[in-house]
Amino acid sequence: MATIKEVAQKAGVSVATVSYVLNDVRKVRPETEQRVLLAAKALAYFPNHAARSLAAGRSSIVALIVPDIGNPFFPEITKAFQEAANVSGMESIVMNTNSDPRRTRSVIERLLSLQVPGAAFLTSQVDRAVKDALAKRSIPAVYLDHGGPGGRISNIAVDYRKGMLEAIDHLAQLGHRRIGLIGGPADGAAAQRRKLAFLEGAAAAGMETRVIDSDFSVPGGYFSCAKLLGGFDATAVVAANDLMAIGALHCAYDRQVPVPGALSVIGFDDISFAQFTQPALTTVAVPRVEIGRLAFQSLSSLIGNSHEAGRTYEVGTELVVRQTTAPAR
Amino acid sequence: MATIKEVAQKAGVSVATVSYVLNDVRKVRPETEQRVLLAAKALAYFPNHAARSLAAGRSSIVALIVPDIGNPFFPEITKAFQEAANVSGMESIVMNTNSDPRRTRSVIERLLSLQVPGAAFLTSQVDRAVKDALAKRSIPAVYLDHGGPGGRISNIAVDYRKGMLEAIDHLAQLGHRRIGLIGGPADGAAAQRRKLAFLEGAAAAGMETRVIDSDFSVPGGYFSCAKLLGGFDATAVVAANDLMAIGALHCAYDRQVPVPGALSVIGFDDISFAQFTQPALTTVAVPRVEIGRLAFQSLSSLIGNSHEAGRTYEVGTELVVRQTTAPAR
DNA sequence: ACGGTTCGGTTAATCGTTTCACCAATTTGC
DNA sequence: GCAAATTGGTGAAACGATTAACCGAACCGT
Repeated sequence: MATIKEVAQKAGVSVATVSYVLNDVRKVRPETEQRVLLAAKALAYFPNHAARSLAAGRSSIVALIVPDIGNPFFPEITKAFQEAANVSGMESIVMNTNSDPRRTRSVIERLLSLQVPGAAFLTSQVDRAVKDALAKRSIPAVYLDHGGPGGRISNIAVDYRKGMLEAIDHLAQLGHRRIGLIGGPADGAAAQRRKLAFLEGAAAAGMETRVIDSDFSVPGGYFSCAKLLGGFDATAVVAANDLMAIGALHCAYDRQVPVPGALSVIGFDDISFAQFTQPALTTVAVPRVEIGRLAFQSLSSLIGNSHEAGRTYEVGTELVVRQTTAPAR
Repeated sequence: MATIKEVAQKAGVSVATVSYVLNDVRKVRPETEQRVLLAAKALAYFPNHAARSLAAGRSSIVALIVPDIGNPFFPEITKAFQEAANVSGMESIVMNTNSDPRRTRSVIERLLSLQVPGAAFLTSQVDRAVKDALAKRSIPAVYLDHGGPGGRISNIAVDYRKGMLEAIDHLAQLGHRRIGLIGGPADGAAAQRRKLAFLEGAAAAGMETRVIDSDFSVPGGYFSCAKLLGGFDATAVVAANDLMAIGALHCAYDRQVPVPGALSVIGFDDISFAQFTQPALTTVAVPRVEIGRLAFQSLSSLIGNSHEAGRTYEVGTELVVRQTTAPAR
């Protein structure tokens, strides 16, 4: 691997000059600049990331922390995030917490060890300790649905309410009066916001409701739906995510209640598989690629400008009607 | 952030000693070791990754290159890979090529810049230039389904043949005589291997066959299935991956040909959604978490032992029968 | 009791950049 | 035309680890 020194030699300048043109952080004479660039090309030179990080005191690898990359909600966000990072000349590293506190603790060590210039947490619950550790060192961070912005922390606020209200309105227009919610874990912020919006919308429409807290998994959705169908006799259920909606679909199928004939089902997220369920799932879309891109961009702007204060970015959600909703029986 | 120097001071030893105990690469007196460890703990010390990489000439971040993390085949592999890396105290960075040659070229630059100690390519086609670039610098690599092992390169060979033959045997026993294959892209190694096995099995069973090359996507599967149903009148189709199988399922549904009553469908991969299609997809499982884990482990052993030559690791596949297969009409 | 090992530790060079401080040669202002 | 400012460049000190070379003390075997 060619080093900056060799480039300097070949271009007949000092290493400082090479560094200046490569990062273009100081004016250099156009002619000199050309020489340097040519030399770099000729030697197939790439800056040594480690050396650069060491000297600069920070690496150019930003971190993206997700609870579970295996959950279909995250790969697309990840992809968008990484793509945005790459066009900005940064690398990104994704870390899984598995929603495990122990792992979460190790995450912070790894972030510090790597000297990341910033991190995006797309997990629904983040340890207070993690937030503090980053804040104390004033490392920029962005969180998803996590209260207001702080000094160096931005927040991406997803407007779950809008989509949820649209969903309920849709159900109301179809004549549903008894609807159930298969909710997310009681300790997740996003799950709570969805539940609240559900309750609000249903109340406004004068509907009878029942909510079962579940766990965002397919089996969870399956069993919760069973409860809703049994005790409550709902004509429609909305699930706080698509995975649970899929569980509900299967539950309905197994109990031979036709969807959407006897039961309407609405999911949440619009994961890519939602369009391929049978029948295709009506769901509230949350703009995952926008979230991914925004997560990086907001982080990047915090990183790039050390005086910039964190702010809140809003993204919308919207109902996409497919085939699992129909007039109430 | 505490540095090694501060730890040394607090422990009353030299930085070298601290380094030795932390990496335990040289014996030190147990008593001294304790002092160092305590000091490190007290100062909440974590080694600076950049400095370490620079000094050692290689980072501890291994790379995992995938064509598209959005494709449900890859997140689980990724997760397994990362988990394995983490328990070995390594970080991993995943890069998307999007099967785009331009991006692929940038991947190699980034790998070199990061000074990765090794890289795993799980893409079906890798640029010759990439392989050469790594080989020239003798950076360990592992590939998926890519010919024999080389000097510092290992290979994970998935035995697609076994699963495919099982699938065809299954079909044969159900009385199918005219079966179609929805194949992958003609330039992909894995796709070709699957096709060959299909042809072999069908020939052995004396079946009539027809293969349509497609592109591993849901719509691709949809249209290919239409062709198979139209011109060829197959009683069963096997798809080279689950996404296309799902497309086929929808095509059948839209044309009102009942599955599995009038058409049996077999997928390939056993992505997690395969169990949630309606009806649940019969498919050939490829052991993704095993592949992920193995990819890291094989890489790791190459990295850890600089004399070790690359070798081939085999993983099997097997048919999992669900509900999309039934006796021929 | 003495030369050779082993033990447990230190010193200092090194990795490849960034960036501050400085400098000479121009250009500018008046 | 001369001091001051600007331009375009260099030298060298960090950054925080790893690791080769060295060194004194204790421990051998004979």
